[in-house]
Amino acid sequence: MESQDLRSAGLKVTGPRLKMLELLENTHGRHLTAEAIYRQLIEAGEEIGLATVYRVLTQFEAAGLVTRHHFEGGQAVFELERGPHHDHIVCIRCGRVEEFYDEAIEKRQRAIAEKLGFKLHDHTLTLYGECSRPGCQRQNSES
Amino acid sequence: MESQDLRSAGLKVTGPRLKMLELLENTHGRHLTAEAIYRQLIEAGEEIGLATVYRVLTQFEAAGLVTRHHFEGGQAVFELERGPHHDHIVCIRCGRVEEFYDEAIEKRQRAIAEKLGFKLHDHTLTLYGECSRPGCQRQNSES
DNA sequence: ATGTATGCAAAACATTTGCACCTGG
DNA sequence: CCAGGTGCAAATGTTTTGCATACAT
Repeated sequence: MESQDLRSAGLKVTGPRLKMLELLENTHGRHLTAEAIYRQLIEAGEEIGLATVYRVLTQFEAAGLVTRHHFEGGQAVFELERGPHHDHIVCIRCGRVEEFYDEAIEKRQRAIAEKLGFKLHDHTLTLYGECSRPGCQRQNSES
Repeated sequence: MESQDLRSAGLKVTGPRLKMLELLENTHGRHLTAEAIYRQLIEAGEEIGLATVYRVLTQFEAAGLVTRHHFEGGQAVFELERGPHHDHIVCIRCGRVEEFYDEAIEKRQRAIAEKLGFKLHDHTLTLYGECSRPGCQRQNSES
């Protein structure tokens, strides 16, 4: 149950937090902006403030529950942390995001960091391209 | 001569543009924020506005003269485009940026994009870690 | 109860834009 | 001369913060 995730993160179990977790959970494979989360909750009849969405997302990030990505464009997108590390490929037309993992790349990264004398903590890899989906068309907002 | 770079980019040769190009050129291996460029030019006695710095950087980017990166943290950093593609490794303590290129990684990226049905346009890869420089200490601003 | 969370409005940032004036070719 | 460039101030878009109230435990 999600309440437990919150508990173990040292966060009180409150309506906004549960609703946000639920939304992120039900938005499989989706990467949402704070604004999108806010709008969807409002449309669903919830009472929540945009500031709270940002605050909670930051807390979730600190707790390792979500990851914040800065793809192109001003807004950050948030993704529920479900399982192992992966990188992203983003369609520059429709904005769709897919995930992938490639051990060969990971290995090369570790080798490169070591060669350059860095203790590797983290990395971001994002590919940008055009996907081949039939319905792929320029679209911006989430409903 | 830098004037020529501007000319062939369809941009008039003006003071601000030349000064900015110079600064970027003399800042070898450096990745500067718009604000940092602005401050350095002001300190150097130049008369320039922050808005102009942003405008010119955008034009430079469109002309392929500079690249804009969104490393962690709010501000974008700009780097003079000198030669071939490369990726970055950033020290999370001192902010130092090093560049690298790895053909194996590039190759895997192309393969991944193809497998997922994307026509690859671009990518960003940034490693974050701690460098082993003697003087590596938390520092934020450029002088 | 009591320390945390929340909503709202205002603040803080980074970046962009409108506009009157200046300048390179 | 004149289209394009510039500085300044104001606008924008996103994220953060202050504060009084509301809620979880």
